[in-house]
Amino acid sequence: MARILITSALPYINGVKHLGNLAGSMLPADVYARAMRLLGHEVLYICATDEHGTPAELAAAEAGMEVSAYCDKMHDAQRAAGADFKMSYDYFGRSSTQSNHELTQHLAHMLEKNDLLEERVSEQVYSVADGRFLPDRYVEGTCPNCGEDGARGDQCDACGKLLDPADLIEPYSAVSGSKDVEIRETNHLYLKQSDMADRLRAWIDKAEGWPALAKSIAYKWLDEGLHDRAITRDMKWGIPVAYKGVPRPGFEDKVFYVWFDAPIEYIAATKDWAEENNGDWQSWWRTDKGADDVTYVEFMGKDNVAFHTLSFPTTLIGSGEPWKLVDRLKAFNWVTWYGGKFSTSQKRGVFMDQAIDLAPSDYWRWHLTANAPEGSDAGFTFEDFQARINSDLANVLGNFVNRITKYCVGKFDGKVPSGGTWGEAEDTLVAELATRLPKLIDYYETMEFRKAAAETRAIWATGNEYLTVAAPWTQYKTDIDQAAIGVRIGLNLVALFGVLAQPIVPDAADKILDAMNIPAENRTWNYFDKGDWEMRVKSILDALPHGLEISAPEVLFAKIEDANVEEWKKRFSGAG
RNA sequence: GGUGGGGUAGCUCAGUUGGUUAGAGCGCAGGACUCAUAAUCCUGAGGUCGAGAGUUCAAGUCUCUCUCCCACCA
Repeated sequence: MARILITSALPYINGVKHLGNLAGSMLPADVYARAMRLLGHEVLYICATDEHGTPAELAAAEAGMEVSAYCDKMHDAQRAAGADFKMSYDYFGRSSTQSNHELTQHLAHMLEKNDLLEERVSEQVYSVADGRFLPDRYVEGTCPNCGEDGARGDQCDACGKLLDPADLIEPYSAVSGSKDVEIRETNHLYLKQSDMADRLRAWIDKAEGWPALAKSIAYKWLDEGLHDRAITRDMKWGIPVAYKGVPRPGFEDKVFYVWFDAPIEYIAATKDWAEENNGDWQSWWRTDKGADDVTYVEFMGKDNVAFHTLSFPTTLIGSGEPWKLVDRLKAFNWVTWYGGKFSTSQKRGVFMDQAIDLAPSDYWRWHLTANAPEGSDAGFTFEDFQARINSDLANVLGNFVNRITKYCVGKFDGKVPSGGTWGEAEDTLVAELATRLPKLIDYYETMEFRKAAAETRAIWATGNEYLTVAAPWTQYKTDIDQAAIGVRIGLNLVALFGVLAQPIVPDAADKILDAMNIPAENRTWNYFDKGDWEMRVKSILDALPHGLEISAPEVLFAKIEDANVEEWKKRFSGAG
């Protein structure tokens, strides 16, 4: 048994997340967490809302709310959406909590103590009308390169030219539209990442379990020379630049940069979890307090890789304290929406709260796992969604459960029958499962989610194949006893399929296992150390007590009709 | 512009260290079955593996050039 700490990249607070966000970190982390729990590992799955930064302030202003009230509301909305999708978080925290304030300030203090922080003065655009400094991308104006209006301070979308806000002709605030802007000097704390390059490289050299992409991104940044980064910002909403309640002189109106405090929330959320659940957070995060045997696995979108492989480790290593660092990470690409991008700001695509009204969470979990954006972007269309759900869930799994349980209820009084002689059909089935089950477990352990789903489906299909050969309905006409073995093994397959379905489609799995009257303690993947796979499979196929009463569950997966697809496409016509 | 990923059957994708007739699911065609959500099972037709050149006894799998898509970075 291992101890596995799992974090999902923190969903940003400015709205309920879309399916791409779900598929790119929270869902795979959840599937992985569930699988690892089933294998008997001690798992702690932490997630939280990322609440600081300018976009949160602006979203709150747009909603006509105080930032903190807005964050309260959106945190609750995201918590509810997560619950709807059956996220099995051990804790769903908030980056705005007191614990994160304290830990962020503590780590900044330690960095300073280790001579890794430095105050520097820079020039930034200040909007008099808004009464605030503007981040580069919130300054707009005419592009000095192509003359296009609406170029942002960091880049012109029209010609792609990278800009400095000071270069813009007739700059104005994107927040208010005011042209009353000026360049002002401001001082910030800079993290001297350049001084950390050697230590980071040594750590990355030793890292195993990172995808090639993650390593190459990290090395590239190192090779180009790490830039020192400002870790404070001129704004009000965020974690004050203070230590033990005393503001840093000259930083009274500044806060830490959102990207500095957000990953620290992984730890702070664990502290909050420990506080509320009588747990021990240090045994997960401090290698001097028992965390050295923890495997820490991070899930994120590709855009987050650099922050997780360099920025956050810089903070932790630079503190000089024995913090647990990431062991394995899994990065995802984007789910695209009819060829384009999902967009929170442009409201393009399907959002979690809408999706749950269209179809049960299991449907989304299955499709987004089987079609996970591993390796490259994955396109989402309602047509693909319909095809996959109807085929995999309704036809292969749902129909299998339905056909054999109904037959048992109809012909065998709803009880697991005894009798019958083991034959070739059973041998074939055992051989196939003995090959597929270890592969499935391996795919979960290596976090290959598409393959895990495909293997799960293939295992479900063996049930239908077996029934075709065993054909208890044919046997029944001449030899009821021989029909019994087909039914008995079929029912045991139902139980197995339910057990295996749990990580991806937990609701349906529960319905199946309830119908089979399987007690909770027998729903695990407790397959280890029980002889070779052939022996294990044989015991799995005769696990249900003979005579046990079972029932035929209601239709597990209603099909998605063409009319549904048409209606959804119309409703979400932002498509294309 | 730099870096990385991708371009494999109609569609979505697998293809370890180069090695027998390039695989899966969906879709399609034919057949079987009738317990079942008109579900299932079997069989089959579909690919000069983006283009070109090279290395090799042998390349989807290595090298180079070109091209298209995507992401990240500057």
